Amino acid sequence: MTARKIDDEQLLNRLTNVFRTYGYEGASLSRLTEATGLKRASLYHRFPGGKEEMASAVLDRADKWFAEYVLAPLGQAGEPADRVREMARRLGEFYSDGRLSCLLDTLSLGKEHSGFRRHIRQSMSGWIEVLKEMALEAGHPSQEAARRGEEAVLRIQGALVLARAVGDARPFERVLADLPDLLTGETKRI
Amino acid sequence: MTARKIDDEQLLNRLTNVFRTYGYEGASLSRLTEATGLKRASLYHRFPGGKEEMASAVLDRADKWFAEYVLAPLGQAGEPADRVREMARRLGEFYSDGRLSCLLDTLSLGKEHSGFRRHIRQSMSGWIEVLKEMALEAGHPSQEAARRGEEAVLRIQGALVLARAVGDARPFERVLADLPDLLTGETKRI
DNA sequence: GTCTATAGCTTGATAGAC
DNA sequence: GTCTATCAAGCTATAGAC
Repeated sequence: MTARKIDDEQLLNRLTNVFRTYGYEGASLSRLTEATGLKRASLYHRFPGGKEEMASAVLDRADKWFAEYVLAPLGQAGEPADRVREMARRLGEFYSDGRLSCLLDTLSLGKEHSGFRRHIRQSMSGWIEVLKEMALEAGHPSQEAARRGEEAVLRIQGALVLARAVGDARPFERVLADLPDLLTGETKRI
Repeated sequence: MTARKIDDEQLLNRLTNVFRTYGYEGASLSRLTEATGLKRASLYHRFPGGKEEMASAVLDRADKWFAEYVLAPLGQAGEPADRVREMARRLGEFYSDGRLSCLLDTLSLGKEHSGFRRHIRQSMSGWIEVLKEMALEAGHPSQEAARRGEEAVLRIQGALVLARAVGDARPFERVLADLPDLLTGETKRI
């Protein structure tokens, strides 16, 4: 037994960056080995299921981090708008202020890697659901709360696509700044 | 000289579908030959520059179609809101009611195929600009018009990502329905 | 203009030494 | 646990027949 060159956390971080930058097909073993510093065979030792298992692990990890860090403020004490503001701040971190793409976006390309298509679907639906709960708590009727939750995720994803395609992260920052009003504000004003 | 098995228009259509479904790296020559019915060598005869030239041609074609068909109603006669409504209808066609992704999104993955990164950037900026002009014409001050144009593209892209990831195209339809109000409406209500 | 055949490289994955 | 070496299959691209 040789000592680990890199711990699970850092390893998953590096893998995540490759998958969210290149998508599933673009995340070649070469790029993954280069990003992690581990040779092919070592990666297969840590992930016997190969690339698909790496992608799944990366998704799991992102889900966990998202729930336990990014969305966590929503369930804490304080004014709804303040909680959303803190979530928005953490969203900014998570996406490196718009410089990084979303795994749920980049891994959803292609017709099927059936393994994690369901995973992606559930993660994004769950995300929308959590934001809907926030809007509900802020006093919006069910249907309106659902619309707002969906709208929030939609705008975040759209802003990330814009940031990637145009290379301008300002729309993403604007979207984050508007989140408190979108989810908890009284009017439909945006 | 043998007769063409497929004309340029249909050929580009088929290629487009592959690129917008799989992205650049995922659009393998195998998939491209299967989708077009042309063998590798024949594709290289039509596009001597190979895959990169195919992607460029596909982008050019999409730009042209977008300007001459989808966005065309904006420059015609009639009420601004009506013109936007017609554009929205054609956007629905263009994206097959949310079932197809946007080339500007799927081809922007990865760190650089420097060839068309600039192209993508310009296409999306141009699109935003055209929508801004519409908002200007509808009476909005410059800065507000710019925000609305950007917001419109952002929401369309976000809705397409949602449609792909969750498999639900209803948000996309809602976004299209809201476009007239977003671009030409008097209030900021959404 | 399309085809078959092939070149040479890269891919995802495995065997076995240390 | 990591490594080198290797595999078959895939990839992009080209040569040359018809």
